[in-house]
Amino acid sequence: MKLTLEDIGRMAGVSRSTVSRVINDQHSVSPDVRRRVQEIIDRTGFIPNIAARSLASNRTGVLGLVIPSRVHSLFQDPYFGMLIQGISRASNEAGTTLSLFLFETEEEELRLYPRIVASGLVDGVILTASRMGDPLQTRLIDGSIPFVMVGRPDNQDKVSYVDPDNVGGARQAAVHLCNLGYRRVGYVGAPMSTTAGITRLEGFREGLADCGNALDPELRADGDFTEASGYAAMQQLIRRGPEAVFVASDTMAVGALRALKEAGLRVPDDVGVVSFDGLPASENAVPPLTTVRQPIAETGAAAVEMLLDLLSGKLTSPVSRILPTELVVRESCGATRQLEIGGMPANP
Amino acid sequence: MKLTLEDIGRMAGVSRSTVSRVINDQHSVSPDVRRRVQEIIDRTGFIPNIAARSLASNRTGVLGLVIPSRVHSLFQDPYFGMLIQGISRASNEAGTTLSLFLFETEEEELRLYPRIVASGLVDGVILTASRMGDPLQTRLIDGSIPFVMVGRPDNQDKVSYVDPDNVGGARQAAVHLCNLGYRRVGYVGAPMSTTAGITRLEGFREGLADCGNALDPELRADGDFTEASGYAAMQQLIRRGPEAVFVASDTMAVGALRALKEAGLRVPDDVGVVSFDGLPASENAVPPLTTVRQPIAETGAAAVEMLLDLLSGKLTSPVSRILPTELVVRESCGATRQLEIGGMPANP
DNA sequence: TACGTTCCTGGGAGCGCTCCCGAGAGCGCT
DNA sequence: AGCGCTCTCGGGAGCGCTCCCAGGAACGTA
Repeated sequence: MKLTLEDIGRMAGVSRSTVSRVINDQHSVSPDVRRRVQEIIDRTGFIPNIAARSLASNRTGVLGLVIPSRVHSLFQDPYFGMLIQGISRASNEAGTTLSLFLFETEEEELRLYPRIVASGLVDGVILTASRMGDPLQTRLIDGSIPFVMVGRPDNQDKVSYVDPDNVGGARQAAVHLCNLGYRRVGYVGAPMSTTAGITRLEGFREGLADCGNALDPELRADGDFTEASGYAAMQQLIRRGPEAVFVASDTMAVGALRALKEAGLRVPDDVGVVSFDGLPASENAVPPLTTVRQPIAETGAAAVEMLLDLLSGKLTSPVSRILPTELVVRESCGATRQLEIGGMPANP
Repeated sequence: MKLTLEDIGRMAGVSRSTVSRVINDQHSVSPDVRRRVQEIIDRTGFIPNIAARSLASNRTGVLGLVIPSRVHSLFQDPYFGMLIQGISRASNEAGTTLSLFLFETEEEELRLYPRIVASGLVDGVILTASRMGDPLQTRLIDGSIPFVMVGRPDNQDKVSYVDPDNVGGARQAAVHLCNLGYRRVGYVGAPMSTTAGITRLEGFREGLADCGNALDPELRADGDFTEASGYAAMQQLIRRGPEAVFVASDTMAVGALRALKEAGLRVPDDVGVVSFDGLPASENAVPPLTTVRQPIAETGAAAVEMLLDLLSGKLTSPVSRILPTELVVRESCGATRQLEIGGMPANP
């Protein structure tokens, strides 16, 4: 038996308008009426019908999360799970609900996109960046629906977005390796079709430049975020004899470690390794990985906040928010070993 | 500028009722009228307003996916990502949209639950099993909303569910180890608060019994699905000197391998290992893991199908569907090595 | 020709809410 | 006492759709 505003009103001896005011927490309701109505609502467990509310008010209270991941393997990386968790938590706290749109092909993207925006299913959309030039991005810009991106958009001054400090983090990793004395530093990258791939390479280059070093093109190989691709890329680099490598994701770094071990090279004694992400896997790797930790769940939560600000009109022009990263020093870079040596009396 | 049925009708020279019939693919519309209307719909890209539709028809076209994961770490396991992907794909194909409800505490569960069922947000719910005795489960049974479970429910004859063949798979793993000649076979389990934990232990025990063997309580330690817990559990078992172990998840098995290596034990020469899940990580482990592959994405898709059948009234009484698992033999169990040895002339 | 039957179409009613306007009560001021 | 203001509350209108009923056209049959 479904209750309506009218029912509650009848039970409380007021009109549906007054009940609506109580539920939506509006002023101009006398304290005792409010109390009386609230009590009935609590007692009956009444929840207003969402469809009717959105039809009348043109708002749904639903946020859409769009992940245009054509790369199926992305989901093998815990990254998306953690991102979703952060977004979900923030959405729960805000009292909104989350709709998930996972696309696997561009055809699917374009086919389902109108349903999302035109049907009034969602108030706004969070789009995770997948690759450059995603048609969804331009459609959303042109469309009427508010949206924010996780990851750097193609067109930065038209879109609000939140992103970890990929450039700064990668730069810090590079400088760290330089400071440890490594000269021939290699790079296992993320796909250049993704903004993470571009920005991490950029930061890495800057870091090397800071130290008067530069990336030898021979010492670079890109993967696709999977363990297997990190393994393959590292195998390629090993032939060129790097002293250290920066790997653009933890998952790939685990693969890189496997390749190094297989080649009989010790980490960090023969080759130093620093990676990016700060996933639990980095801690459990052998040896534990020095990594640039990015705040994944916080990134998701920040995106939700930004979208809500956009919806409430608090935000008018596009903004961006870059979340800081943090270098977590463990064993794979050799820093801890060097410290130990440094702490002992130098041999003549 | 939002279009309505009325607008489309005016443009096509028909009434909104006829347009509605065309959109909902009902009979009793003459072919040429249908064509004329359809053409205008295509040209304008008209999408009917979902809120109005659900208000009038009492259906939303939205499926709810509820993951009552109080264990945050669950999301570090690729399992949920792959499950979500399977569910999302099936939902997209069916033309429904997916709403995601991730709960982190029981308080949150109970607070948000009424919103899901009473507000008319979703037509039905897919609930992933987390632990036994989840209050959500009994509420959903009592509630009016159709739902199916992924994983075995507490009350099997009241709830429709889909589950991999945990019992059969674990049993097969046990028999496999027995057949390879291992006698002292240990067990690294999943939490007994989860149905996976219970059923995999059950199957494992059955398998040992099939071979006239039994699980020594000393050779059992449970983890919580994380790599770290597998590592810790294995460390515990190592002191008891098992000849082989069955680990109830790939992620834990990776941790177990780490513990074995750290203890100077070779796999499979000193200790044989078989695990469960068939995640990509099992293939990339060193050595590659022999594992019981469960069809994760298919499980999700099957849940969607089942829910849709429930919604359409095709299903009246609770049903269950058990999806087959498959033993994938790699190196960690020693089977490949034994084959090699078996292929050579036996030494006197 | 008259009548029944089937097929197609239009429009009223209503889903449960929000928004807005206007009425009434209560108050302080002149 | 009279006026204007604020505060509180009720009810009409309408959001865009589906459902249902009724009416007209077209056809076949007696």
